[in-house]
Amino acid sequence: MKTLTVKEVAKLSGVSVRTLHHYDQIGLLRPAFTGQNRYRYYGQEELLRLQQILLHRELGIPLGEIGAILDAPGFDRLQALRLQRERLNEEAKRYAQLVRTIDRTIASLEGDRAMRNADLYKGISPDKQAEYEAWLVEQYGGDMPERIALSKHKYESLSEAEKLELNQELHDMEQGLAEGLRRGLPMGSPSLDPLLERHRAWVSQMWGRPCPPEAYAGLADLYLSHPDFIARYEAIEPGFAEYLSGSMKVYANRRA
Amino acid sequence: MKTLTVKEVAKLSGVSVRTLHHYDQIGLLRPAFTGQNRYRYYGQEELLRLQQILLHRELGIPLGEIGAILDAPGFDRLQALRLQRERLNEEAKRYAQLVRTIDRTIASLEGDRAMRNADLYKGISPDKQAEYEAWLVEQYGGDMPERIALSKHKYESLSEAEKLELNQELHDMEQGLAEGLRRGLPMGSPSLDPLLERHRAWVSQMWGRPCPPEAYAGLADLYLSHPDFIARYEAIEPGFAEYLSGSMKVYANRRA
DNA sequence: GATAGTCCCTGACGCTACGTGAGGGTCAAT
DNA sequence: ATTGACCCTCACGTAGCGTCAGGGACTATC
Repeated sequence: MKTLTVKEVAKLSGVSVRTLHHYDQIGLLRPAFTGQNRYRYYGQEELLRLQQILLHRELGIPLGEIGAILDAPGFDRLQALRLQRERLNEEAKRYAQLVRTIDRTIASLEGDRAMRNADLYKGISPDKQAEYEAWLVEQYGGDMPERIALSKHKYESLSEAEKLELNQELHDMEQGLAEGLRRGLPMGSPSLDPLLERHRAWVSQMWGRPCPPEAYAGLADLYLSHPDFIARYEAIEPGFAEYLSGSMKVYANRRA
Repeated sequence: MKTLTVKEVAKLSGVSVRTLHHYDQIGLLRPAFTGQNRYRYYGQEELLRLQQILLHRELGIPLGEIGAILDAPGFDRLQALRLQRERLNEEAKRYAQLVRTIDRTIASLEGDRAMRNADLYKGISPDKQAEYEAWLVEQYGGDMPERIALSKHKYESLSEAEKLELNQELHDMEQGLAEGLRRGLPMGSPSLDPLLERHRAWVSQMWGRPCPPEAYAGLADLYLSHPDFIARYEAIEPGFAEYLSGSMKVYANRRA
């Protein structure tokens, strides 16, 4: 069996020599044996263990834990792999989401001066529009409120399927809540929860990461903080802006 | 405009208070203003900058660089976003690959005692088979050589499409190289490069990360180090094992 | 066998991005 | 005025190495 020196192992595996030293020091990966010259010599087994280590490291598992896992007497590979798989999948999804998000943002920035005819937000007066959009793009470029407060540009940059889905979500929630308002339900009435739950899930989706209750409450604030949101919501039904924001907050509080 | 305290910002953004302190200290994110009580107060702008920071942080960009990027006078959002998008996409792909890899490994472990009739590796004698498989699963469980030396179990766990693709790749390369051997081409003759190039790309694919020349050379060694690989290759054409391994090494050397 | 070049070793300090108290003001409400 | 939940500033600790510094070891060549 061929024995490998640190540099050879390093090149093969892609880690640094220092890393091998480090792993030796903390007892995570010991060389197969050490020469009387104190050189470290690695064999196949060590290479394989190193691969396992690197695989785990990919998942952000601390080195100590990796050692524990690999050295556990009843180390259940299957179990471990399933866990890894799950974690990896989540990461991959998150990344994919972020990519889609960025795509939309890019499209919105590119089309900044292009399309001018969508009308998702009719409630906004034409002259305030410019200011509003500049504000959105400048300030929120690429993030949370930007995605929630989809301007018409951003909206136009979506695929048809996405537009449909988006409109349905928004429409469902808004109409449902407006109905609640008309029927005199108190703000945040539990019977409105399903709607808000779906809304929050949707925000999480758009956002690319979970939207905790606190953030959801913050979002409610944001809705009330900008006059154009208010305009939009008041157009649906008088008093709706406050009703919506209030409902979101009550809901968020119940979940906090 | 509402001002937010550290804790509020922390909850909204999901970072810790300490992180905010830290970002303040290194000048990455300063509060909108500080009260005479020394409290930090943040506004909308700061929230947005924080979001940008976190977005960049996701990509593993060091904080210092993030600051530089965000503060660059001609900070081209579009350019930056495109870069981010690319990086994210690569990461996502890598993760997806790793997931697929793990899936195969899981399938192979699960079906350990199940299917027994595939014949990708006919060259292996039946009694050595058990030992060989135990060796593969035990040692290589979930990593590089495991994926290259696909056992029949692993092979069976693939989708039909994947099987086809895999067989074609392997077959193409092996037949092409065998042809080279028959025609008396020297080991590593440049005319074989396209085949080896594809093979290396394929290994990278299966491996979930690039396979540098050094690793490819190591792989060549591995092929020669296990008698069963030799058996498999010798069955194709006498002397083919060494020819293959040698060609891989020469190729790798040229690329190093 | 002397010299050069390349590898190896062992400290040991530095770095990033915070976590985690310690010790002590502040604010809002009771 | 006291409680409880906030806020502050040091300041040291941690992980996972990077990066010299100082000094042997191995290989090859003259």
